[in-house]
Amino acid sequence: MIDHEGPTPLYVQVADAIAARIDAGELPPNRPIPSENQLVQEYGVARGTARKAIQLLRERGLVITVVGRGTYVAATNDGPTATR
Amino acid sequence: MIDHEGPTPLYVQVADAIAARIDAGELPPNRPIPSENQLVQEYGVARGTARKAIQLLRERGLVITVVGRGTYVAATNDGPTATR
DNA sequence: GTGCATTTGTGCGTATGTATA
DNA sequence: ATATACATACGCACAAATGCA
Repeated sequence: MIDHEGPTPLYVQVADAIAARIDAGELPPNRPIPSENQLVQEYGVARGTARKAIQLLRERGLVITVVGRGTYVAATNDGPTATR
Repeated sequence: MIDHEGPTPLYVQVADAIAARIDAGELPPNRPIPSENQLVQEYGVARGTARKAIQLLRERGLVITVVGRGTYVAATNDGPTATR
């Protein structure tokens, strides 16, 4: 899943992996993506790497982060106003 | 009690210290261990360090965490005198 | 019911040290 | 030298679940 030896930076790989899960519908709009700690567990990377990956997704407009709650899949027409 | 300068990570030292207290019967099964904030006070570490120590104990199966309530000593056998 | 206090969950930012490419 | 990556550690703020008055 994640190639620790390849030329592509880990945080890019993690970001792409999450993007793929979003694209596949596994992570639907307005739903939270795994927390930083969960990403650390799932992908076997350091927290800094997970954070960089999320930051990348944020810059791509794929996710929205809410402090104290988590990071959510961006809705095409709506904000992060779900998850109850 | 906790060596802030030694080679052993603080969260490991804290986890071991709590495990010892469990083993000594000071923290009996089904009873709560000190809260994260209390551990911060008692051991003079950051909350993140206390959380990591608890996470370690959770992975060892020594404790169980309940959101909004606290972390409890696991009830599964393994008391100080639980020969069964 | 409503509000408060407690406790855990999550994220932000930063820092040091080590190691590799 | 710079970028990447891991591990550890600190402090802070906000959010959510729980329990109690």
